[in-house]
Amino acid sequence: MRIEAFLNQSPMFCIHLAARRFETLASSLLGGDDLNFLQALILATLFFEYPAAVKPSQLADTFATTRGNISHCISALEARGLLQRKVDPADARAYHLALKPQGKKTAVRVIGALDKLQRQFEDKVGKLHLQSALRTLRSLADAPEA
Amino acid sequence: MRIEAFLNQSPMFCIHLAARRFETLASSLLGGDDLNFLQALILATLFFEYPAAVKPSQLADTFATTRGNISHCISALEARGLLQRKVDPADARAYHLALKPQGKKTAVRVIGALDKLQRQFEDKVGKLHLQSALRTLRSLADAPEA
DNA sequence: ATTACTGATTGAATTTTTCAATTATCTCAC
DNA sequence: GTGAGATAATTGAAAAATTCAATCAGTAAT
Repeated sequence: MRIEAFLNQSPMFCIHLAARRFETLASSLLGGDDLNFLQALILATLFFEYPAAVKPSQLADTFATTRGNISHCISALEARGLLQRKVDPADARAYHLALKPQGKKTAVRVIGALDKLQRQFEDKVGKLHLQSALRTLRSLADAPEA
Repeated sequence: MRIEAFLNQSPMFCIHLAARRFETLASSLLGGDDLNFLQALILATLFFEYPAAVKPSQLADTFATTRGNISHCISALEARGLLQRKVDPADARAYHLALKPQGKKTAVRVIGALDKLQRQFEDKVGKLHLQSALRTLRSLADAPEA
């Protein structure tokens, strides 16, 4: 067997490669707002969940990363005036995150960019194929203990 | 729409998340040999392509990364005695990479680990679903200009 | 033989992420 | 209500991976 055959059927490699390629794509989509992907996801989450309260720990869970990492991203976004930390009235250790007006505008751009990319992908491989592939990925990713 | 609905159909997010989760998985699979994923792929490539000559530039192309990055990885592998750089007799600027015995053993372990992971995934979502998802990913990743 | 180009390396810099330690707060059993 | 232990989040240092620009050596072509 040649390496190509091996790589093409290796889930780890295919996903790694796709993630790498899409990261480049993401930078060019989000680059105008100087956001990394995690920051973009945070903004989008706050936008969609509004007016529900979102806390840093939820974000860490949703995006499978550490609280430290989330904390850094939030600080960066807050420093740029895109969002605000507000102490949770029900638990003074926790924060509620809220988009500021400029952050809302940025979130809209982020969501638009992600939507556009999705449509491009649908055009390329077909909506059903794309959906099916994502479902498969999710069921693999959601149960990482196997 | 809530954020979950949005994320679940966003190719960028699903792939990002899957890649993150699998990276953790990869570390535990390859951690025993203290290899990062790129280094593991390099070893596997040299194993499969043997006795054909493999050059750093080919690896950079195959794995969608820079030559500098490949160079660092190769240096690390060479320092550990897993492979060897040999000057290309046909072009003294280029190198041919060759596994050393210890590197061959490691490559076998790497390939075994990737195979095992693939079978686990197949068991979880079904071989056909997995293959179909990977095909879709590949066609998205292979034509990044869209 | 000069010029332009190519393969690869190098080391610094950047970026992202993790990790351990810390702070502050909450909960609950007593 | 007090003290022990758990929890939310932050912090800053450290680690890991990658990029980038500069460089070196060799090739190719005119």
